[in-house]
Amino acid sequence: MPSTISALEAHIGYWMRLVSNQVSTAFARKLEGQGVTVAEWVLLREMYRTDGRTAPSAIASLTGLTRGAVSKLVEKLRRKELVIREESKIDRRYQDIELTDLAKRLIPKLARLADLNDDEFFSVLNPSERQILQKLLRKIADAHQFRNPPMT
Amino acid sequence: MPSTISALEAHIGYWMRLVSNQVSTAFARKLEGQGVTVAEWVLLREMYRTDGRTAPSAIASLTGLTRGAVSKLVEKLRRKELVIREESKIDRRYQDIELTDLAKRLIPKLARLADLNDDEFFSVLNPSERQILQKLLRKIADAHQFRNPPMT
DNA sequence: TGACAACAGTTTCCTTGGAAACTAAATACT
DNA sequence: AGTATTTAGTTTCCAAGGAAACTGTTGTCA
Repeated sequence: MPSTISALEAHIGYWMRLVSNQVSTAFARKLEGQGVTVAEWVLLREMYRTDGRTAPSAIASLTGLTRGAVSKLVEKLRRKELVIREESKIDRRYQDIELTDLAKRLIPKLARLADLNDDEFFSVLNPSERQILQKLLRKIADAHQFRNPPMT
Repeated sequence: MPSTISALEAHIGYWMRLVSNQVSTAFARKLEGQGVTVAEWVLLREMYRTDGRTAPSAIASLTGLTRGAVSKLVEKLRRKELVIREESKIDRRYQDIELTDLAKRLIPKLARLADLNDDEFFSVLNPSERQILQKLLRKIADAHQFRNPPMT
């Protein structure tokens, strides 16, 4: 019976997903308190990083989300007054999405929650273990050429 | 100004989700070839492990899915002729979900795909690295008392 | 210039799974 | 025994995001 199939717990992928999901859902809960979803945070952070105007299509390729998903997320952020949309003057197919001042004040707070969340879960490892873990994960990501995080 | 928020790549959680998502979606693609989704596989595997009849509520608590989700998944498996439902004789609130012979033949194949998938991603690490990685992940899971994988 | 290809963003449709209301059955309590 | 509570499973509603069709704009090339 179960001897013919290997135990679930033998798979590294199992442990990875277990931990990853818990970390993500805990973070989602923290963001919820600020009225923001994880996907929205990803957009905000990416826009903050590129520092200013960003086209939705650029966000899509940076995050791995589809253009359709980005379109909906931008609309939600707009309704929350975290971004403004502007049609590009140069090429009217494009939009410039710009962070509002509200967003610029909010993002550092959210970033602190991200730091806090990471700490909360990984501080059970000592610094050298943390470093090893990160190094191993990066090695896997590099070897397989993972580019952008599929957000789902 | 991005100096005020820490780099995304500094978070272990980021790398974890990146790797975890890729592993999961690659696995989903492999299962797709067999006409099964990841969630369905999780149910099948759990039922195989408990070897025989399993009540939906038991599956729910083993997998971390809600009873509603399990109800829908069981119905899909039934339509694929992988399980049969029977009302329990003892307590008519319960159901006995039983694997069909078709399922019993399929599950080892799916298990091989799971092995294959794990190998595909983690074979870039040497055996001792793999062991370390797994140990670190388990340490985190233990420390936080993760029980069942939230499946989403 | 005029037709057509390429591209950005939007919208529609579909699937997934959680939350919570709902049904039916069993149990507890008086 | 009879009502209230608990429990198993189902159903409905909702949000999220991918796929793909659709609109509008720009670029290409004959």
